[in-house]
Parts: sequence; C-alpha cells; structure tokens
Amino acid sequence: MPAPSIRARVRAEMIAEIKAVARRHLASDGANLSLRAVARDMGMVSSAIYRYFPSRDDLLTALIIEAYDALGDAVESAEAAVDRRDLRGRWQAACRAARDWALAHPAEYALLYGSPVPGYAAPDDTVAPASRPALTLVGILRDGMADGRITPPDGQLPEPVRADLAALAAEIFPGLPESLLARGMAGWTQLFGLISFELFGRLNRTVPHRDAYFTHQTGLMADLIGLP
Amino acid sequence: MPAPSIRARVRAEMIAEIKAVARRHLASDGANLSLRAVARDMGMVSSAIYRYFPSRDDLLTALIIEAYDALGDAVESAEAAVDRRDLRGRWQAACRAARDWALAHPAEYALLYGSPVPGYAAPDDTVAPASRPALTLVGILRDGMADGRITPPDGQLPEPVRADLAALAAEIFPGLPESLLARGMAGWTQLFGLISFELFGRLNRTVPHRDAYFTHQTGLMADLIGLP
DNA sequence: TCAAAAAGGAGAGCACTGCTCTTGACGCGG
DNA sequence: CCGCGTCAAGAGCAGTGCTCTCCTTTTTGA
Repeated sequence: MPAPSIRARVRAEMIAEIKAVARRHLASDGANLSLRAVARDMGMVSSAIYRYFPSRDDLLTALIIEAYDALGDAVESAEAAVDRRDLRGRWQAACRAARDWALAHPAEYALLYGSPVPGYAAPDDTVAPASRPALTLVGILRDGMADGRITPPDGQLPEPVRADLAALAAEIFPGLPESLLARGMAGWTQLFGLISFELFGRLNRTVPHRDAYFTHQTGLMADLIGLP
Repeated sequence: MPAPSIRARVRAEMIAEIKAVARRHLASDGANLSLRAVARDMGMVSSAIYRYFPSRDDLLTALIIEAYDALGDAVESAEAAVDRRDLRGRWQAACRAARDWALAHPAEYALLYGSPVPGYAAPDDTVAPASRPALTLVGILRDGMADGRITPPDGQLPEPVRADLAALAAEIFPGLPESLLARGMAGWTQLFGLISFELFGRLNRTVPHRDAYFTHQTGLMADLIGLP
C-alpha cells in the first residue's frame, strides 16, 4: 500500500486536533460549542474548519460517535475483567463502569443520553455503537441462561410486548426468553436513569453517598433480574 | 383592595402572552428558543421583552416552573382519581399520566429532565415543583404501609445508604422504611428512564408497541416494590 | 390639577454565532 | 513544470442575547 501523502497525513492530524479541541470545549461549554471558538483556539480562521467538517452538526456527530465508542469500550472491558461465572459481579462492574465514564465525561454523556439537540438528528452511524452497553448487559443474561444459573421468570407477557421482545431477542440473542429480556431492559433503563439523575443534579440534596446508593440500586435490579 | 391599574393588568397579560408564544416556540425549536423570534411573533421589538423578563434564562425558568406544575398536576390528579385501596392501580395511573404528559409536551419534558442547559443553573424555586411526581409515587407506598398491604422488604441496606434514606424519609414521610423508600426511588428512576428512552427515540426501532411496553415495565417495578 | 416620576416601546449598536463566497497560495500527480 | 485540487484567509450575511438612549404614555403625589 502506498505511503499516505503529506496532504493526507496533515489532514488526518488536523481532524484529530479539531476533535480534541472541540472535546475540550465540550467539557466547559456543553452542547453549544462554537466552531469559531475552536478555530480561535487552533489559531485558525473559522472558515477553515469547514474544510474538515462540513457543518457544526457533523463535528458533533463525530464527537458523539467517539463518545459512544469510549463508553462502550469502558463498559465492555470492565465487564470482561470479571470472572465469567460471577454473573452479578459482571453486572455490577458493567454498571459501575458506565457510571464512572459518565462522571468523568459529563458533557459527552449529556450529548449521548440527554435531550436531543434541537435541529440535530442522529445519523444511522450512531445506532450501532449506541447499543453496545445495552448488549453487554444482555450478554450477561444470555450467559446465565446458557449454563442454567438464571431461571427465566415465569408468567406470561402481554402479547404485543411478547412479540416485540421476541423479535428483538431473535435479532441479538436468539433463544433468550422474552420475560428475561424485559427485565434486562428494565435494568438498562434503570442504569440510564440512575446516571442521569446523578449527573443532572437531581439527587444532589437528597442522597449524599451517591456511590453506595448507585451500587445498591443496581444491585436491586440484579435481584429483579434474578442474578445469582 | 384597590382595583389593579390598567398598566398592571396589561403587564400581566403581556407576561402571559410572552410565555404562551415562547411555549409554542419551545415545541418547534426546543431549548434554543430565541427572544427575538418571540418578540417578532408578538409584533414587538426585541428589547421590549426585557421589560418583562430580565434575561432569556428568566423566561426559561418561568417556563420550567410552569411545566413542572403542569406535570405535577397531571400526575396528582390522575393518581387521585383511582380508588385509594387499589395501590397498583394508583401506581400505574401516576406513571401513565407522567408519560402521557411527556408525550404531549416533549420539548417541555426535555427542558425538565433532559441535559441541563449549559450556562443555566436551575434556581431554588424549581426544586419544590420538581419533586411533586416523585412524592406522589412515594405517597402510594406510605398508604400501603399504613394499612399493612405492603410489607417492607427485609434485608439490611448498607449503612451509608440506610442513613441517607432515613434522613430523606424523615423529611417527607416519617416512618417509611428505608428499604421500601429505596425501591420507590428505583421505580421513580425507572419511570424517568422509560419516558426519556421513548421520547428521545432510543427504542424507536426496537419496540413498536411502546404503550404496552411501558405499562409492562412499570408493572415490573410495581412487582419489585411489592404493590398488591 | 398639574408637574414629576415611573413604565413601556422603538431603535441603534456591540459582540457573538453558523455558514457562504471569493481570493490567493501551496502541494502533488501527470 | 504546469495545471488541478486542496487549503487558509478574509469579507460578508443573517441571526442571536443584551444594553443604552430617546420618546411617549400612564401613574402618582403634592
């Protein structure tokens, strides 16, 4: 393969630096980051940025995809570090990793899971990395089913829910019982809600020991799911 | 009492109309509503708005408080309409009312429970109306405890969590067991997560029958809490 | 009753934003 | 080595929040 031309290499470096500077701005200014400010920080003129990102939304999209991947990596590697047979430990590690990442990158988390930016529609590139944390969680349930250490909850689901979840299960983990998937999704929803509440300051005044609270609440969901 | 002067009456009407127009803009443009656009819609000049709201953030705050109250009213009245002895029905009604309101007012919901607007810090006036839905939910648990139809889950909470929740319970419903409060807050967190996922489009492609899904998932939390 | 004071609207202006267009300078492949 | 494509720079447009000044209208107090 041919060595990349100088132009191509410089261009890649520029893109990387723009994203780095933008990420820094994101941390302080939140979602309303300004192209002009980024350009100023790089000693460039604002119009030059448009050579690399056709619009502000495209820059945001790039940052969003990177953030999804960073979060996915954090969750997956934390979960992978736990003994495969320790299902509850894997669950807790994955949840905690998501929270730790969110607390370390609050602005990026807000970009991913906060209210959608008004004029902005997330392109399809984002749905795959966006589902990685959820897949990690559901993977724990699948492993537990496979070796019989999780018994799926009995009781029927209402039909439309059963059908929807059956279709979903067929797509990701064929054979996963719908009732178990429902509880896994409840856990995932809970995780998201917990992190959002904490990050958006909604339990600032009510729960001082947020670390212990988080662990306990995710443990509660592990109980609901039936993790041993 | 003296009749309000013409000025005062006109002023009140102006404030109301500004908020109404702003609410309309909110629905289409989301959180980045523009004072100038609101002024244009009213046939005013932008600087005139500042006679009524000293800054854009103050307008947003007014809208936020109104939205919190609207949501609180919706939840409370829906919950109050159910037979007092039907604890699960009250829970489901409250959850459903919150979801219905959110679906009917997505932009306002995003303002309340989405990512915080970057430069904006919610003033203290907002914390009381913000907690009304949560209090409604916890009130169901208190009633269930009072007449013995809910038995608090046994098992110890880790100490810092127990202490935090004991302090919280002492503030709102003295006598409510900490372990039950923990589950109630899990339900509240779940409710918020469910609505946010649905509203922010995170289960668009995965769960077509969102209505039934919502009901089932809130029912799951009712099970966890132990609602009869 | 009548002038002073307060309140509100209109307009200009400042600094900022995203984005477009044009003008040059530079690297690179034929 | 020359022309094509890439890129930085600057001017400019329409929009933003917000301030300040000017002017009219309403309220108020002696």
